[in-house]
Amino acid sequence: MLDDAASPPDSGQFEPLKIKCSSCNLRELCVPCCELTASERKVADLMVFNRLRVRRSEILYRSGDHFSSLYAVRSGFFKSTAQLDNAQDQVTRFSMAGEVLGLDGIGPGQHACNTIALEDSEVCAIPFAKLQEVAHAIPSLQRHLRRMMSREMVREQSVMLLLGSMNAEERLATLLLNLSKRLAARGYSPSEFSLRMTRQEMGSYLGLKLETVSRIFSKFHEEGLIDVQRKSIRILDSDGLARVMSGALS
Amino acid sequence: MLDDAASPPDSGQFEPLKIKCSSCNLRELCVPCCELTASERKVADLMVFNRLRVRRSEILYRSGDHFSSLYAVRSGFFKSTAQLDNAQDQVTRFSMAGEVLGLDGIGPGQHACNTIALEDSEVCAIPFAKLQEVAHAIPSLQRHLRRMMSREMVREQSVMLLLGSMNAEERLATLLLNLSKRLAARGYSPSEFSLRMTRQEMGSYLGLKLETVSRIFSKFHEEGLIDVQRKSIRILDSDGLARVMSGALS
DNA sequence: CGGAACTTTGACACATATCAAAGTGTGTGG
DNA sequence: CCACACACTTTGATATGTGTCAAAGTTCCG
Repeated sequence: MLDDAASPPDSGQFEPLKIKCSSCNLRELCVPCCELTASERKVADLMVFNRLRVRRSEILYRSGDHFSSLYAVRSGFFKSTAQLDNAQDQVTRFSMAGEVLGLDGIGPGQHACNTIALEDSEVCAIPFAKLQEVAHAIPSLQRHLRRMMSREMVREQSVMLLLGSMNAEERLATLLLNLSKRLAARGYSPSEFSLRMTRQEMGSYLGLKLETVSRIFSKFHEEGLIDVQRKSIRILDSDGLARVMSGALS
Repeated sequence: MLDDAASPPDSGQFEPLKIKCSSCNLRELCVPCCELTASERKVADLMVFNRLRVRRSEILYRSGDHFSSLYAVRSGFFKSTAQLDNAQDQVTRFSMAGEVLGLDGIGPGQHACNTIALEDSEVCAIPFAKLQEVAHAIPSLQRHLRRMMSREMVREQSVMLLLGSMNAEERLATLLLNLSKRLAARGYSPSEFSLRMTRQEMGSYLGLKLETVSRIFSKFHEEGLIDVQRKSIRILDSDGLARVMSGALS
C-alpha cells in the first residue's frame, strides 16, 4: 500500500496490490497488506507520495526546517547529524533503503537534525498531514506509526548504551555488525559491502576520533576479522566480531 | 482531564474540570482542557487510572515485562536502566513528577528498560488500550501522544550528543542544569535541591565512573560553582555552569 | 552501636586524543 | 589524457583525561 505515486493505481484489486506491497522496499513503513480490509485499502490509496532524487552530499532537510513530511528511503544512504548548542555536528544515525526519516520532527513541528545523502539516493516524501488523516481511518496504520516511533526510541537507547559503556573496539564491531545485519535484511551480502561514510563520520557516530577508527580497522584486519581497503570491507569472522562487541577479552 | 480516579467525577461541567486540569501536575501528559470540546471531555473522563505507590528501591516495571500501561509520575523520582546483551545496566534517564514513563514499550509490546523508584513515589497507571481508544475519539490527544513520543526521541538524541562529544565536566554541568531546569518548571528551587541518585548512578547515566563524578563535584565546589555536601546541592553560579557545559575553556 | 552503603581522595595505569607527516585515491580543469 | 589539488586514510610519537585500585572518611539504617 505504501508504494509511491509512480506505480499504476490499482485500488481495490487484491492481487496487484499484493504485488505492489511485496515489491516495495519500504519495509519500515509498510503495514502488511493482509492486515488491511478492502475499504481500508481504498483509503490508503488516497495517499500520494512525491518521489525525490537526492544527490550525494545534498541535504534532504535541515534542523529547524518546517516539518511536513516523513521520508522513506527508497535507495541510497544517508547520515543524520545534530548539534548541541555551539558544539559541532555529531552523526546520530545512518539510514539505508527501507528506513524512515523525520520521525523526530513530529512533535516540535520542525526537524531536529540535518539529513544528508552520502550517495545518490531516492526518497518518497510522505505528507504527514495526509498520513495522519489516513491513519485515523486505519487503526493498524496508526498502530504501525506508533510502533515505528517506539522502535526508534529503542534504537536510540542502544546507541546511548554503546556510547556510555563500550570501548572503541566494541563500538566499531557493533557498527559493522549492525550495518551487516541491515544489509542482509535487504538481500545484500552481509559480509562484503561498501562503507558509504568516512572514518570521520563513523567516528562522530561512535564518539571516537577518526584516527582511532582507522587504527581499529587496522587492528581488526591484523587479527583476521575483516579485510578492509578504504571504503570496501569484507567481514571474515563475524563471530569473532560479535565476541569483540560483547567485550570478550581476547 | 488526565487527573486520576481519586478525584470526584465532574464530567460535563466546565469550571470543575478546568480546576482538575490546572491542579494536575501531569503536565507532560495533559492536553490543555481548553483544547477539548465538551463531548471530547466526556469521552476522556471514561479513562480510569490506578494510582500506585512505589517505595524507594522498588521496581515499577522490568525490561521484558508485558507492556500494558504508561505511567505518569505524580510524585517522587525514578531511574530507568537498560542493558545491552551481557553488559551491565546503564542508567538511561531520571524521571520526576509530571513525566511519563513507558513510551518505549508501545512498539515491542514489552518494556525496554527497568524503572526503579529512587524515593517513595506515586504514579498513575494509564491503561494503554483504553488510552488508544479514547485518543481515537480525540484528535488532540492523539497528537499529544505522538508529540510526547517525538519529544522523547529528541531527548534521547541530546543524551547521545552528551555521551558522544562532551568531556566529563561538560557532562556533569549539563546534568545539573537539566535537573535544575526541570525542578524550576515544577515550582521548586532551581538552585537548591537534593540529588536522589548516587554518584554511581549519575556516572552510569553520564558514561563516567563514580570516582570521576565525585572529583568533578569537588572541582566545581573549589571553583565556587556549587555547594555540595553528599546528596544536597546548591548551585551558586549557574551561568558559570552553563559556560562549563558549552565547553568554555575556563 | 555496628555494619553496610556511599563518598572522597590519592597514586598510578591505560585508552584514546592530539599533533604531525606521509601515503593513496579521486575528481577537475587544462 | 595528464597533472594537480584536495579529501581521505594510515601510521607514529606523545599528551592527557578518565579509569582502576586502594584506603580512609562519612552517613544512614537496622
